[in-house]
Amino acid sequence: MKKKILIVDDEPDILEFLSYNLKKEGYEIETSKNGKQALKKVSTFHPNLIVIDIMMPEMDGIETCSQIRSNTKYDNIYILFLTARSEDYTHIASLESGADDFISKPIKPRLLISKINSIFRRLTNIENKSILKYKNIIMDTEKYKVLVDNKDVALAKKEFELIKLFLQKPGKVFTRKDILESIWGADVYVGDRTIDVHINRVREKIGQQKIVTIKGVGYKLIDS
Amino acid sequence: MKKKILIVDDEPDILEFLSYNLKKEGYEIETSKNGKQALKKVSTFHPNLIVIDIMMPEMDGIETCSQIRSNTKYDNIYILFLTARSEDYTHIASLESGADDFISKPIKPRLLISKINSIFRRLTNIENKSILKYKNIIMDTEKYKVLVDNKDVALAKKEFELIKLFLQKPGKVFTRKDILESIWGADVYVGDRTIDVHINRVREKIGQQKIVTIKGVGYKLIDS
DNA sequence: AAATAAACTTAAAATAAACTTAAACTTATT
DNA sequence: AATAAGTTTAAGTTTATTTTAAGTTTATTT
Repeated sequence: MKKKILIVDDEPDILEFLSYNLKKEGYEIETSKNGKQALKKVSTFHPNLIVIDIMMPEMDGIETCSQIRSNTKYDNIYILFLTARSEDYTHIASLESGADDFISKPIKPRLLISKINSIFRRLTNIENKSILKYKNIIMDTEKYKVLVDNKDVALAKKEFELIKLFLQKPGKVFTRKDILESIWGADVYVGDRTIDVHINRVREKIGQQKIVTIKGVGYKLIDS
Repeated sequence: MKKKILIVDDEPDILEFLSYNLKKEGYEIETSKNGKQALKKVSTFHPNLIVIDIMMPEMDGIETCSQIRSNTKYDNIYILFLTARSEDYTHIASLESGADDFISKPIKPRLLISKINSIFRRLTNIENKSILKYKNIIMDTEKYKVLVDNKDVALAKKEFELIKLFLQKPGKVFTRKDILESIWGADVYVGDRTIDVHINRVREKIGQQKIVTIKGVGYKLIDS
């Protein structure tokens, strides 16, 4: 899913400039031209990250940030400040108001994008990057858990890894050699029937018709 | 537990300056005077955050950072760069090498401390809560106390840490290697059965059915 | 349609991993 | 220095998983 960013600034030029650059990078963008408007947008748009200019008429960035932070339901929104110059006191004030980071003007697009990408990389690492889905199967690789029709399925290690391999590329044909190399390792050699037996057991557990045999080639998940 | 920071810089003056200021703030500090030494320290000291000077002889900060980032087990170490001037290309290069943030020289201690506090505030929200709860277990990590069904349970240190590890991510599978590295440290070697024995004792104390074995993989808390 | 090759099935054998218990060793405490 | 508490090791046992073997079925080729 696209990550959502809300940009808050009173200068239309900057809004447009940032909007353009971040949209190009694949983010979903909304903008607000003042703090009050931003507070409303937060509740409807549910951004993952907010970029706020610290210097705005009426309600400034720090005030806006504090207001957002006062509601614990917005705890996991990352707040990034834009500061006019790299002056100590604004930085510290912004961090203490609950901001997570700041970036100095003049804004250099490549730098901003790098920073935002890095933030999301970190955030998504913490959450579940570990979930694979395919039809009625949900696999959580970190928890070593597989649900079929929302019911827990007990799997041995090799079975688990076999399903995982297929789920990583539904529809791709995996030759016996592919399977061997990825699950057993290139040097290990086990008999030819071993894979059959494992495939057999996996089929029993996740449903017979999902893994199809391509005779003389290998196996794949049907991708219809 | 004290947060651990590793500082990497070739200039002794800066090492001492940062060390002094951050120790005063309550952090546990270790230092390395070059990238190679830093890599070793990382595996033994297990820092939560690394401050690296981007400009160093031999292996520079960016190279060091890339090396650390190449091992996914260090994903949750926060890396902060020190850059000589606020020049674009070094900033971008540092972020792309896997750094999480940077700070420009000359270093202003108040700003640095503010930034580091802010980073830890965010990180600790996710990984180091002082009260951990899971089913009928309540753990207070600061008071070193565990209640099961509201009754005090006496735990030895290793037992406590084992439970703590599991409670930090209920449902996540911890391999023996994970457990060893997080409780004993990467360099310590204890027999394979040692972990079993501890798991056994923990199970007796918190209830047999909570920690499940995933044969060939590790252990986890059931998350149903 | 027969021959052949590949894959399927089932149960049993082999292996590897984890459990259990007690004893030996360490480290702290009195 | 003696005792206690905590930790690690060792050895034997149990259990789950993985592999093999052998007969059967199915698909492909000639």
